[in-house]
Amino acid sequence: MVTIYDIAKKVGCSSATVSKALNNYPDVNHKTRNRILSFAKEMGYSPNAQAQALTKKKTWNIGVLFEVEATNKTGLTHYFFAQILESFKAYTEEKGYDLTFLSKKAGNDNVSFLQHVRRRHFDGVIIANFDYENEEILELIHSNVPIVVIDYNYDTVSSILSDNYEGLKLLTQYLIDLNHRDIVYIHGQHSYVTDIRIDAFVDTLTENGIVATKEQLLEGLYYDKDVTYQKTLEVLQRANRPTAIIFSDDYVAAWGVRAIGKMGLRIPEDVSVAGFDGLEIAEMITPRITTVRQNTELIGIQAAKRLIDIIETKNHSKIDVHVGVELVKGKSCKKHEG
Amino acid sequence: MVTIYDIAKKVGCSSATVSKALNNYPDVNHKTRNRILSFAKEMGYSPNAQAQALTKKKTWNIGVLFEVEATNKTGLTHYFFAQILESFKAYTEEKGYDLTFLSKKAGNDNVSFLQHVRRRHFDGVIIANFDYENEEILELIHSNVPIVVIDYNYDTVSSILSDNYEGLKLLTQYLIDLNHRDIVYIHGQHSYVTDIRIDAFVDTLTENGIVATKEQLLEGLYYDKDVTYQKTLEVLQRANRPTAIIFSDDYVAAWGVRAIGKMGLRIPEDVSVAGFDGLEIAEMITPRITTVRQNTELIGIQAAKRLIDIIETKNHSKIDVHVGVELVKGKSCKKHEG
DNA sequence: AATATAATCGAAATCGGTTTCGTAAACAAA
DNA sequence: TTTGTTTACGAAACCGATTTCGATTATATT
Repeated sequence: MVTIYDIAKKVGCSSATVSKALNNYPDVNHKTRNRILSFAKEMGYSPNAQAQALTKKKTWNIGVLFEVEATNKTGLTHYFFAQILESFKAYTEEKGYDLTFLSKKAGNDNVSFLQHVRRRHFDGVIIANFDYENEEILELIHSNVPIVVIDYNYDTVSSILSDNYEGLKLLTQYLIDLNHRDIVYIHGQHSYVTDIRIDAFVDTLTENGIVATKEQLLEGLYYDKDVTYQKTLEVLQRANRPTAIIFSDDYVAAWGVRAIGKMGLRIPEDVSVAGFDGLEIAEMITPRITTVRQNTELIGIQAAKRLIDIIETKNHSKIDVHVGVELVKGKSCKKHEG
Repeated sequence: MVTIYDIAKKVGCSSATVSKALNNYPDVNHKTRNRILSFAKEMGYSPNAQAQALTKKKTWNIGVLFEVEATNKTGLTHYFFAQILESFKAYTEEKGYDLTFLSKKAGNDNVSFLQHVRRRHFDGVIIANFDYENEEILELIHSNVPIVVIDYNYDTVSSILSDNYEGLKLLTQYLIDLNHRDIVYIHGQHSYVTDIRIDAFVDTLTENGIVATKEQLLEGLYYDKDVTYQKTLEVLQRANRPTAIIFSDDYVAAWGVRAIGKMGLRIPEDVSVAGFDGLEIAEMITPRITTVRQNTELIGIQAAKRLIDIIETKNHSKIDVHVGVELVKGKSCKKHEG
């Protein structure tokens, strides 16, 4: 590996001058600079990121915490979060930052997430899709590390969220407009986002003069096909079967569709179905599932922008970004004739 | 940030002794070691990864090159490769390595992939899902960086591959056993893997006394629904429509299913359909698509093992790992009555 | 010609560790 | 007591950069 000392020797100057030439300092003569630059190129010089990080206090490295404990879909194979990360990655890379996954091992020893951040000196951290009340996450949240969170809301940390209230309101109103009264919402496990969605669901029913009952809310698990399958069967076997089901997300909705089919019921003739997220899967299965599209690209970009802003301005103040959602009508909902 | 110098001052010894204590050197007194360790803990010491990387010549960091140019499914949202990366990640993290995406930007300047590796001093690099003949990739391949490649085969680099020949042979034979003769294979763009699959397809036909014609092979694009949609329509509109279609992968197969439905044809009554990869999507759509499952988990693990082995033994010799595949029968293929 | 100013450059400290090698003290063997 | 071994520790060099500050030289000003 060629260093600035190697270049200095070739050029016949000091390493300080080489460094200055490479960093566009004004106090380097034109000729000297050119000699240095051409030698650097010729010798295949690459600055050592570790050495640079040691002096400048910047690693150009962002830590990524994309995991899941509660569901069977982990970080990268989680369709929704993978899209967000993809978009986040594109933006941060364009700005020169590298993305590194945060883990609980560093070399030979076990570390907490915060310790991992301290070791690697990440400039910032993006958190998504996590067990948000996990102790180690809270430790990170309460540290002085620049952080942006997706899909959750902490007191002091900037977050990026879809307008979940609007999303579930759109969906519910759509079904009500299709004359559905008996709508069941198999929602995901309780969380900041889930509770907002439930509120929107209940509020919208109420606004339309429908009294929401306990039976209309069923707790499932995001991205867990087995639990959803069970809950779906449970709902379908009720004496008074609902005319419409809203699933926690498109992934489980797709499996719900199968459960409904197994029961010999047709979609949307016998029961209307809706999902959430706007995954491609919703389009791929038959019938196409009506859903609420979350703008994953924008979420990723906004998260990246906010994080880089915190990093570069050192202004940690909490700024929340809300990203708009969109109702995507498939073929899974039909006017209820009652 | 607390350093070994801070600890040394508190303990009343030199930084050298602190370093030794923390690294289990034998020439440190029990008492001293304990004092140092407890102070380190109390003060919340975390070693500086950059400083360590500078002296030891090891970063505990692996570069990840998971991109795609040819298709519309990029790195992380590519269902198949996301699974592999997930498994690769789990294994490498367990071994203490962090994963960082390789990009073409580093801080403020544009760099080649190799330059990026040289800057960050990655211990090794994993390449998958790439435009494998890309010049910058070749530059990396021909460097002295520890590398493992997935789904491709270079002269000098270790690679992990599914047994693609076996896969397409299983699939083709299965269809032939179902009495299909006129099978069309809409394969992906040409590549090392594609060509092996095509060979298996043609060989299997031949072994069964079927003369393969040019019409039976159609070039599509992996994970590209539009191209596949077009190709599928093209095939279905032929005077002598094939009785079975093998798609390049499950993702496009799912869209092929839709195209077939649009034409008013039934699966599997009018035409049998098969995919490749063994994605969950194949299970989710109706009818379930017959496919060949690639063992993504094992591929990821094998890749991780091989790469870490190269890193830790410095033995770069090319070792190829072949991972077995499995025919997964869905509901999309039916005995042809002819 | 004397002085002021600007243009170049490098020595040295620093970032936070690791590791070699020399040495002093403690102990054992003679 | 002398010699020989361990044991325990630290000074200093090093990894590959950045950056301050002082010094030298060249140029401009009077």
